Amino acid sequence: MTDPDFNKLVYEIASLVPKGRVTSYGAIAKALGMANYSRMVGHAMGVCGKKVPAQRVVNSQGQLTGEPSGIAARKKLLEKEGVEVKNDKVVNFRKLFWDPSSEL
DNA sequence: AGATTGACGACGC
DNA sequence: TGCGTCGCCAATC
Repeated sequence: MTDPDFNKLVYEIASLVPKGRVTSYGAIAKALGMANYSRMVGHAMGVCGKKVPAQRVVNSQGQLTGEPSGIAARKKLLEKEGVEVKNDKVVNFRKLFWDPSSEL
């Protein structure tokens, strides 16, 4: 990645998301000032892998995308934190949505 | 080195 | 309000 800071910030945001809350890739990218990097956020997560709490980071649809195995793992974690997940999708995503810009 | 895909988002109809 | 299409940067083939 040409912008290590971006990846680092993504990690910060992901780790900064409150328990029981979720955010979207676009929200993070936008909060970083690079809304066009929406896809890169997901890629950054994949690059970071397990060291990044990507369980709270989902797409604009509130769906857990990525590796099927990873989805199940993150889904369980979200449910454990109090987030209702149905069919690999966050229930009441709109209500549980956490805006990084609001915190930043 | 070039082309394609990808954990997405926003705009258009 | 819902579905479809186009665009973005980076990594991988």
